[in-house]
Amino acid sequence: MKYDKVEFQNIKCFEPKETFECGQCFRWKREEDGSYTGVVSIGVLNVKKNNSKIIICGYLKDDANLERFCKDYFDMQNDYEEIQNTISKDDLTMKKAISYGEGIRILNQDPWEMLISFIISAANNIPRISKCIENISQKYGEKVCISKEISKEMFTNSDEREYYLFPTPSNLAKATLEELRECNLGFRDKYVLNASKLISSYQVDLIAISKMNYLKAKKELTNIDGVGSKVADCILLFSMNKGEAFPVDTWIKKIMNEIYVETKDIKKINEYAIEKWGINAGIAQQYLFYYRRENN
DNA sequence: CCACAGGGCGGCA
DNA sequence: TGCCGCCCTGTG
Repeated sequence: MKYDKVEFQNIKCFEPKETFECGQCFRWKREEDGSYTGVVSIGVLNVKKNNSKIIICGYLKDDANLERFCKDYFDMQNDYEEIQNTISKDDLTMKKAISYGEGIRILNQDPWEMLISFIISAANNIPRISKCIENISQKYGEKVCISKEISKEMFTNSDEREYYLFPTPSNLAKATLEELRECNLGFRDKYVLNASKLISSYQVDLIAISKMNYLKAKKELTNIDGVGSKVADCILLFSMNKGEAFPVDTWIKKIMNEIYVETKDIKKINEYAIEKWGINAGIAQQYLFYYRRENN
């Protein structure tokens, strides 16, 4: 493991709070100084924002390239200002929604981690989802110790810290159902274990799925037990770069029914969203979702 | 004690 | 196809 640091200047549309608290990720925590610390595939990262400067440091795996990782993970190649202009044209609701979450960026996370995380999210709430993910990471993931010296570089206080990487598919697949039950996943534990076995045995190939077109990929994902339309769309949007993915949960259902299209049929809401926003449907969903949640 | 939380599944008409 | 009860667990 090694320490590294990068800075990005003049990144438009990036607010850590909005990006990390809009519900797309579960392992980023706010620090007392307002920065955020999270566990990602290459290690532990801390993100600070000073005016328009983004400072990212991390304690990383030896072969990690922090700058390249961040450009991808934080979706830096996308022009969010242009997307916002496009989707808010002639749409007052969307204009308002965007004004609440201008700084949301869609993260490019690890497909495997998203698969398990969103299986866990079913009929669950965010604090408990985070707790479940911490539990399985502690039990089956690799431990990362941050010494006082490194801690001093990364954080405002220099206490030693311990983190756990998200478990690999093969390590999680080694669990028994009884063991996994101790992680308090509830009825979702059998889905998590089954999915782990599918991935670790290569019966399901997430990289291959991520290269398929949106509809084909969604169909493949929903073949996995515990993965329905909403969970599949979350995986597709937050880890497979599918901008058309439009996760329809209870909140989005409500706001879509109120403003755009009145139907109980989730598939129809999906089709409406793709028709209206195309490849920007997913980011549109995030603005609407964040807006609705911030306003109860 | 009861309802419900960012769903999905299986059984039923 | 469309609807509904149920699934674990923690919290109000």
